[in-house]
Amino acid sequence: MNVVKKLRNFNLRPTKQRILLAKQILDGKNKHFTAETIQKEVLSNGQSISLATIYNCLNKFVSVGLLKQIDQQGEVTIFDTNVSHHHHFLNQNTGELIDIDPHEIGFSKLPKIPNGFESDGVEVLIKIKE
Amino acid sequence: MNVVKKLRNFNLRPTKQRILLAKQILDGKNKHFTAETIQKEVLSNGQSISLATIYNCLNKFVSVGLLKQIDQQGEVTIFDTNVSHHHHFLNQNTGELIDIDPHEIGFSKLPKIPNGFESDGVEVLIKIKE
DNA sequence: TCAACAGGTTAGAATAATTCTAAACTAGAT
DNA sequence: ATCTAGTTTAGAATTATTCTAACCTGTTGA
Repeated sequence: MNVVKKLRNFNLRPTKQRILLAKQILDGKNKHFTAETIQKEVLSNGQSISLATIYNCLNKFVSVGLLKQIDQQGEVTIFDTNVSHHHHFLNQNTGELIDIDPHEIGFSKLPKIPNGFESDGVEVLIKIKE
Repeated sequence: MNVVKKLRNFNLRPTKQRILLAKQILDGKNKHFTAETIQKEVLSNGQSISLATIYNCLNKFVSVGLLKQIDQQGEVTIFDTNVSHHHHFLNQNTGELIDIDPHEIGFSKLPKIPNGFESDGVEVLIKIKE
């Protein structure tokens, strides 16, 4: 499907910048990226776009479901006095974290760790809302 | 165990500020907090400490294992073209994320969702290193 | 086809979390 | 008591992101 149609499907006006970004993003190569990396790619293609526009567009894309944003627990660093291995509930209404004892979670299946790597911990985040 | 001893156990010089923070943090009440919330608490107790010191101390505490820092995938927002539900490997050497198909992970046990809440998604992060 | 306008783009300022700098201080060893 | 390496600090610097306000451009309906 062409990019313009895709944008229209999501009720987004297919402006020059959105088309540019959509092409860059939905080419099947980029899976994870940041606003900065996208801008670099665009610039290195000889085209230009402002960072503010990239943020506007990507946030818009996320809000309509064309993109996902990798979960971050807000933009501040959260410290935890519980230094043992454990998991968390994330109260989406307040941003509050609640500990989950590791014994409360069991796995029946886990993926193969990529070649050359070893596991360094599994963290589960269960998002909850009222 | 008193706080001074605890600091010494971790090879940290028990300075006035570290003792102040350790008391505040390790009183069994605070579980999750930020630099700002700790400063507010300290100030409201009539004592004072600079934010820079709080960051210095907390980071030090984390580096010796007295505290944990809740995982964030760096400080930049990462977008993902895969909008379907899935999990991630986090390559700790590079910060790179790799998708995990949700069928690759199965649970044999999950915790009870707190009363009054409903689940809004489970996210698994498997940290890997070379 | 085209005017009008709602919505989109932009440079640069603003904001906010965190780190850096470099000068002053202090715990602990001598 | 003195020295020194490690700490603390105010304020500057940095970095990611959002805001502002002026300008621009798709789209709609005449």
